[in-house]
Amino acid sequence: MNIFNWIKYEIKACLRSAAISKKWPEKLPFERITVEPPRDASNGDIATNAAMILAKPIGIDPYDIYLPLAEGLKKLESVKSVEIVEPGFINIRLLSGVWLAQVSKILEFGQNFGSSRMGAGRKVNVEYVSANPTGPLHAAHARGAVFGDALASLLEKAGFQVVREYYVNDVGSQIDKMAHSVYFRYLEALNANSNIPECDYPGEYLKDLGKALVMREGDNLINALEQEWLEPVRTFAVELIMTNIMKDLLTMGIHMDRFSSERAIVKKNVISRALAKLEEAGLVYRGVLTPPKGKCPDDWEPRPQLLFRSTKFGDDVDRPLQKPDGSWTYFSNDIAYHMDKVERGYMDMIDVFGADHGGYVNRIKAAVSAITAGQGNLDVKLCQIVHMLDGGKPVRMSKRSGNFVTLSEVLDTVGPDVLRFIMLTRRNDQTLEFDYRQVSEQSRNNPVFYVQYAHARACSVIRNAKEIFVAEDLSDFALSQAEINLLTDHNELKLSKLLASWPRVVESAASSHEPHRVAFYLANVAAAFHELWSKGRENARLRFILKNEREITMARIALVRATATVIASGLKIIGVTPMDELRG
RNA sequence: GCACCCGUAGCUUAAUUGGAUAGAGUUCUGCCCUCCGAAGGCAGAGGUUACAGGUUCGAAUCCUGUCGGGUGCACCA
Repeated sequence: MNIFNWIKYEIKACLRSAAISKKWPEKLPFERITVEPPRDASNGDIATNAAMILAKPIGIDPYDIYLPLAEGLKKLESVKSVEIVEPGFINIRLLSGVWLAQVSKILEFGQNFGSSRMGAGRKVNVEYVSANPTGPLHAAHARGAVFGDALASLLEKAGFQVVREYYVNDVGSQIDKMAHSVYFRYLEALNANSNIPECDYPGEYLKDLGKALVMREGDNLINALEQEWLEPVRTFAVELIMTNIMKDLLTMGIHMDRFSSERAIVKKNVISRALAKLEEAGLVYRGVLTPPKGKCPDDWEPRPQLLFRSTKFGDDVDRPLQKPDGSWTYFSNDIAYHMDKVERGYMDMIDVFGADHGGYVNRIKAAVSAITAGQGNLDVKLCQIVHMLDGGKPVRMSKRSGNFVTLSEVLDTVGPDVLRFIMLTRRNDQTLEFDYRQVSEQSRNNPVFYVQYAHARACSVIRNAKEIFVAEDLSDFALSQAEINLLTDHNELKLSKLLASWPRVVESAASSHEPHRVAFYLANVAAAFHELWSKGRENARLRFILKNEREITMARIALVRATATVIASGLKIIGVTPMDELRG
């Protein structure tokens, strides 16, 4: 249960009855009321802005809102105190037993604690990775992949029905270029005279693809005409590259529910339906674009094209739907793809893009808005670039030579757990520094280690307790029955409150589409736990295990176990395996 | 030239979506192991939130402008 939601409900109930008895105006902005833990714990457990929000529309002093509210809240058994401070915050304290009871709940519900019904089973489509099948994933793809995957898990935890989707851009000139290169390498592998020019498409892996093609086709394609070999080579290469991409994703623990092929979308001719919708709304016309000022391409020529009126939705210019040869643009196919998502029942969509696609956001949002008559929601999350460092020095990445750092190389050096966690230690719209050396450090400034260490320590305590209390049942269920109210230390309460706020973290991170909050929350939990641990070093009375005091030990073990449970639950969203011990 | 994103301690950054005295790590200094994992903890210090206005009970957050950095700019994907 989310305690904050519950108190919010009670606050609104009090205010509604006060509104009637005191004849307050009818339409008050109750939706703007927040109920949250104050930043500074000395301000109590829970704070609300209700008095400040409502004072003006009612035309009274915040204090006159506080009075009936406090009167109502104080009737609740769990509420210890309610007070108002300048400039009108109402601070609420709950009996410590309320928070401690959450510790027992954690043990009762296990990893399900924190799961929310906020999403109410609403379908959400999360599209991420979507790297072109023209080569292996490289390090820069990792961020979007991890972000999207964690976001999907987070939304699931918050009660949404999520599908993880990869859009395969298996059509277009890039793909054909790649296929040409593969064919060139194929001829090279056979020592055949090449009458086609070497393509400038970079990458060593193309040689492997060429050889693999030899394995499969022998010299069957050696004298084929382009229109004969292009299709099979393209299909072969895309399949193989996608297999490798999926292998990397699997290593990272990413399992996509669906791979949507652009080629299939084109084939199904979804675009004609999408276009019909746009035309119906009067959003398609034939016109001539003006060249951008200050950066006019050399080969610019004014030509009439089929355009989408995206400016009507706040875009800078209207966007072309057709290429000069009459075929559809990438944008058109993407409109069709989003239409396809909508037709599959996803009115809520999230696209995870790299920052270099920022200029694309407005037009695709415009398109979604247009084809759903404003009913569909598309949130585009841009992931900023990752600077790869090695001991503070930038790792050079040359795209031109094709010598970029591949994702599988990174995974080999640091492993999937470290990679996943670090990718979420920054907001998605901030650039991120990824230092090979620092992320494998085992110290406080490595958040992955720090959180894992807390989990391992907690597990260690339980192991020790089992040895000392051999006859005792230390199962989660047994611990959930422990006399938890014996916990009275300040740090124990602080940790309990933090653990109790896990459901709130899940809900707020999910609704803002910000999975990094989970990583930061876990770092907080770890810090509170390490702090509590150290108290036992300074004062033996505060240690978790007191050999001759069964009752208090059970209560403390319960808290320790709850801590491990919440950490594990959070790590699961991030996609990191919790470690029971770190010793090698 | 235009658009989008960003600008927070020396460095890397967070801030409960508009809340209270802007929090962490790193670095430096000094403490805490007879003891459940010192791979930890505690304390000190560091800020005109790029700048200037505005909106209001209240702004790092929203609006306008300026400066600085990044990304993109018919037809590619």
